[in-house]
Amino acid sequence: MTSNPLVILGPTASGKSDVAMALAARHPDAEIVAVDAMQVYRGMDIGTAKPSQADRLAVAHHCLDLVDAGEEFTVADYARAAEAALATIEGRDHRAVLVAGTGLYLRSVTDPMEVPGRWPEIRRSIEARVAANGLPMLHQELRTLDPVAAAKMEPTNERRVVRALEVTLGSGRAFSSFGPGLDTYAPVRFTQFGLRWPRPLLAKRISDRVRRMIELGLLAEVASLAQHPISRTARQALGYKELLEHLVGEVSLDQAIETIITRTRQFAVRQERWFRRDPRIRWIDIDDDPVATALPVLEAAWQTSN
RNA sequence: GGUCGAGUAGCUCAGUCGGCAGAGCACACGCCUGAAAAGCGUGGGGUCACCGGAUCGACGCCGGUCUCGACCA
Repeated sequence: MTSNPLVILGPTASGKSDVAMALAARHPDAEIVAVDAMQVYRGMDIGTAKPSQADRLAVAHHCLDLVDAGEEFTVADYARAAEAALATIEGRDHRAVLVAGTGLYLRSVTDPMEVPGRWPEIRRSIEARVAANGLPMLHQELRTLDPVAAAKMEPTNERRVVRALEVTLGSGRAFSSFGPGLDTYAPVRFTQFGLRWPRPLLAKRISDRVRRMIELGLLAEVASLAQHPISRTARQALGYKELLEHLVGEVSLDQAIETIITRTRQFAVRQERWFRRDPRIRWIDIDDDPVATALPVLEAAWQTSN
């Protein structure tokens, strides 16, 4: 029989990677799966706080460095990669420990998601119509074709309106007919733990970590990345986006660093808000040492939820 | 010491002729199905530096005080 995967999730800088490494150090059959939208890009190491080579030698890691920074990468790509990783791990009778910071990506693994396909020509024509007629008209059209989807999104959210129309027109099926939606939480075989910090303490850890990333050479990493094309998904990564702006002279380095810290803090809050809706997550409150606090809880789970 | 300018939300600043105090950012809260470290929405916030005066009514006008800045001495 295979053991249920464990999930360690939390906002950026919460210490989830350290906790996972500490857990894996005690269990030779543990393998780590990164659930992170930006660690999939090769060459983006410092700014994504990617696990070190030493850690990756000590414990098998999955779903890191999947594509070049010039390539597009999406949830659907991630879901496929993670499924393969889980199959590999369980095939050798090992146990997966997922380290998750990207809520949507985690859902694509824990909850089987039917992600609709892509219809690039249809999307292009929809975008052209948005440019010509404005978004309200398109939202109106979605309301007649798929009232359920239209009701769930703000008419001003261009990205979602366009995508829903793309899928509805392209597939011939209502966008809302794909899957139960993200607001349903069925029981799953994954045992999920969330690391939760008081916000001021996490904010301090974030600013410390951003400054440390700069000291470790994040600017040089970004500069070298900038030698080649960077996909629109990769270039929006925190730290990279702002330093790219600095490199073309738009802002000073100090301003860029301050912006990175603020935006990373906001990102951490968004992560918290995403995860805290999920009733299946057990929360571990931390205000000092993540490993010391969380490891006993995870260790107990490791023993009992086999 | 003198002259001029500034003082309004946590920050940067609008505020017309005296008539219910505004924006951006920050912050809080919600949403999220092939961009998710992205995107969208909602909300709470004020001794208008202080004291006094004229006025039905003052952030605004008058007098004074304080603080900051520039210039002059």
